[in-house]
Amino acid sequence: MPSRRKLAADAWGAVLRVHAAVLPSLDRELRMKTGLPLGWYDVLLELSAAPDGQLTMSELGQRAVLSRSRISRVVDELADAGLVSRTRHPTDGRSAFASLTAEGRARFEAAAPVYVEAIQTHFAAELTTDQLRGVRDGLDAVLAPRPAP
Amino acid sequence: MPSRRKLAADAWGAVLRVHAAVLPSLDRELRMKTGLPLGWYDVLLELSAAPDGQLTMSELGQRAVLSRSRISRVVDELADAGLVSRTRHPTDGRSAFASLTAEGRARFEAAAPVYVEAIQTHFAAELTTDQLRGVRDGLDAVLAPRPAP
DNA sequence: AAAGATTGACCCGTCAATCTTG
DNA sequence: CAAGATTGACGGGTCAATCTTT
Repeated sequence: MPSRRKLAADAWGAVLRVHAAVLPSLDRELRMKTGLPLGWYDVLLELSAAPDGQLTMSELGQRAVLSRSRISRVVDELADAGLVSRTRHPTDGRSAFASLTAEGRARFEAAAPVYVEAIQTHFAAELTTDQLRGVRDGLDAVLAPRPAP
Repeated sequence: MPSRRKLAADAWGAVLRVHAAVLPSLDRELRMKTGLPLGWYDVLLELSAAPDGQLTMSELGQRAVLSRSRISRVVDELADAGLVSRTRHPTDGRSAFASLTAEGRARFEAAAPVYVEAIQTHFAAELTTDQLRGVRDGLDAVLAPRPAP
């Protein structure tokens, strides 16, 4: 029996089940306690990690989990809420920046510890540190670029 | 610096990224090669693992990754396609069975190796067996019931 | 023509409300 | 009224087409 195949299928199944179970509760808790949906948080996180708190849409699309088209819409929502502002690229008129406003940064910084705490509660509570490392390192390897052939 | 917190956040982030990256390619490949969308496959898998190839909707809802309401719709689609049939529960008129037809079982059995192969290609290719175990065991622990308080 | 970004149409999935039977 | 299941309305997400600028 090809046990490696079964192991791979079980591991993938675990990803599906954990994602399906954890994501909704995480999102609900984050909305309740901070008013930020998960998609907003994702964008704010990448912006606040960027120098000057601004990125082009393409850069956001590469860094965040969302697709580029979803990013456009989330940035619209964030702009309506006053948490980011859209600015033009100085030299390339096609490109558009999203940049964090002061309020956006404040909201993010207030939300960050709540988010981290929610991850602990809903995802990591029952795991040993070694188990967490195993999950992180294994999943990182899935997306690591293949060694050149 | 609370490195355990960062570790947990990184591990959860890895779950999000892997899910977002792998699910679409897996679904596309499965559709192309077998004509079955992932949701169909999920239901067929649980049915074919059940004795007599039949389960009530509630049982399906507990076992599969999808929600109960989604299950209703997927079973409708599967019934239209002739892969399952809806039958009544002999003693409880509220309950409804979904049961695998011969064609449904054949389609599933043809699809299963393709699915397993796709998991290998899109998810497990770069992972050592130990890494796969780390992912599976760690994620299983997330959903394990808490020890009674 | 190509790159950056946005928009429209559409699918997947859930929640809340509803229907039916016990 | 409670349990099983289905349906309607809606949000979140992506793809393909489009618009603008280079």
